[in-house]
Amino acid sequence: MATIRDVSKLAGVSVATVSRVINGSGYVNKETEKAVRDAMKALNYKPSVAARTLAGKQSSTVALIVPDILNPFFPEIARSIEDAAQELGYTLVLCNSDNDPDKEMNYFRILESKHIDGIIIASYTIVPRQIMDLQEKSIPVVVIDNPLPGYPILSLVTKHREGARKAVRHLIDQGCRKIAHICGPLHVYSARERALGYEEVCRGQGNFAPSLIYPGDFRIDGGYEAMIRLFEQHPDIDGVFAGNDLMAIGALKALYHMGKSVPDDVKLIGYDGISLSMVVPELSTVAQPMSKMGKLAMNFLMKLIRKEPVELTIHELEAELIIRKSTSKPVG
Amino acid sequence: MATIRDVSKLAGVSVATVSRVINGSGYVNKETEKAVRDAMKALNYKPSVAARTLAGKQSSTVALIVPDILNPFFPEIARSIEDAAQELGYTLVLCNSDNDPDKEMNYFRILESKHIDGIIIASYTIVPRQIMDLQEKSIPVVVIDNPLPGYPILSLVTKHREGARKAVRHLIDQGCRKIAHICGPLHVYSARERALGYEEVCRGQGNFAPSLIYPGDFRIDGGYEAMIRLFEQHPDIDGVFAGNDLMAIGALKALYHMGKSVPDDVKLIGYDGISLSMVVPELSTVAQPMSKMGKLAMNFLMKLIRKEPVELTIHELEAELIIRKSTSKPVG
DNA sequence: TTGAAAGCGGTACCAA
DNA sequence: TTGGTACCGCTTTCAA
Repeated sequence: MATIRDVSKLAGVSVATVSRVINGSGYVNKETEKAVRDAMKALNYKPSVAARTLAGKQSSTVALIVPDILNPFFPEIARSIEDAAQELGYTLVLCNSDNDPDKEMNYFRILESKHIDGIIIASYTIVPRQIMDLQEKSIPVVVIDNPLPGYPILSLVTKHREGARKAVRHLIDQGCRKIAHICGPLHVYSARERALGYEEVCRGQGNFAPSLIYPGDFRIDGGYEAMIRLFEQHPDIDGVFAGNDLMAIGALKALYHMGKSVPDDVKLIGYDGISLSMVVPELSTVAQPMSKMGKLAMNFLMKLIRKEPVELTIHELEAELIIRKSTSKPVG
Repeated sequence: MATIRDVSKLAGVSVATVSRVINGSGYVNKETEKAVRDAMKALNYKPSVAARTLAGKQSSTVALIVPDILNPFFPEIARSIEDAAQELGYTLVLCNSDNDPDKEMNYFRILESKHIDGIIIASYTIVPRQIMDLQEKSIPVVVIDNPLPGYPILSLVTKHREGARKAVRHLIDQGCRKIAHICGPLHVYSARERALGYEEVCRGQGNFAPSLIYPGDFRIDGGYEAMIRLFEQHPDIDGVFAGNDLMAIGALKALYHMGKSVPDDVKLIGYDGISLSMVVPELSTVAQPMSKMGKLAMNFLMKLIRKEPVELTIHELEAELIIRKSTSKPVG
């Protein structure tokens, strides 16, 4: 592979000059520049990232740490981040942490030794201290879906509480009188917020009871189980707000097996916007703006990397109610 | 950050010695080694990957190029590759090519300048020349799901034809007499093979007709459309083999809307094994061993990187028939 | 068994 | 506007 020295020789200039034209730094004569560019082209020259990283420049690489790319929530984010990164000349390293703090720490070590320019992390388990450690080593970090209020940390979060309210109000608008909620693990911020949103709207209603909230695990089976249990206690439920789409799908299966018709007997809405309209009836949901979030995350990270001024705080995004078949009004 | 020189000073030895203990190369006195290790620990020393890459070692980074991580086929592969990479001390760069040859070429350039140690690529569009160019620059490559027979290229492929045969034979076993196939884009190897497998089994049957094969696009909507069209022509279809799970889901929705019951009126089977048992009835399918494939891909790549002997040919994996509700026999 | 020193391919400061 | 050159942190001969 051609090196900067090869280019400098061919162009009849010094390596310093070549470096200047590569980086667009300092003064370079038009003609000299042309000569250099020609030489680069002729030699099919590509600067060695390792060398420039070592010489103090950055690695043009950022990392995305997610709990598990298998969770259908994350590929969309990964994709949009990668697109944005690509456009900015960056490369994306993918890490799966399984929400395991040890694995996370391990990644931090590796990423640091690789001179990663910045990290985008989605984690329920991360604590402010870890983020700030990174920042003190001047590794910029953007946190996704886990706000850390009171710390100088940049995070991106969907307005879950408001999204949940939208979902429940929509059910009410569709005529539901007794609405249950299958919540996610309450030690997870997003699950908690959604449950709170549900409560805020329902607590006023006559039919509200704490036992209308049943814990799921954010997975299909948990949704199934929860739905069965809820109906045992409250056979007259006519609306269900599931804490995420996977649980909604589980609930849908349970309803199907119990012989309940959706949306006629029970209206059902999920959360996340990942359902790909796979199921019948198609699931209403509250969609998180995932691709916007990915793009934004990358843009914020870029600003941090470039040391442009950014507010190190929680940035909130709107969730969008998406109405499909599973909550439509009875035809009559 | 501590450097190798810091360590050498603290341990009272030369950098060469430190380097030897890091790499386990050359002779080092037991006690010296201990002193060095203590110093490394004391300083929390992490070797700079950029420096060692520059100095001729490798970057401990491999890349995965997929058409689109949003396609539910790929996260599973990505995950298993990342796991394997992680275990081997490697880091994974994720690239989305959209099957666009320009993007692919662009990635190749970038990855080369980053001294990536190897590439795993899933692409319908890749041609042998491109792979061999990389190999000639001594960048090892493993190709997934696209065999390139006759070239010195290592590829990993599921036995699609056989898998398709399994699917169709299963339908026949379940009593189907008129079986349709919704095929994928036939310029894609896997789609072609599956269609061939279908034909091989069905051609002998009395009811076979070329018009029982209808082209889809590997996506939900295409499956829906195809199912509708097929029934227009052949109202007596009682079995459907969809070329992938997404199209099967589309077909399922179409059947639902046409008032056909699955599996009573029509039995339906997909291909890939990605359906997550989301739908009702749960979809039978032919599962590709994706996580095995990812793991294997990484292991092969490792061997190539280490210049261990490996046969540069097509390696085939078995597909597994998974029987669920959508093809079960009528209860009577 | 250990150390000195020459790179690896860039960047950036200082002079010219 | 350009060139010379001292690093960046590590690996790897070659000698000692």
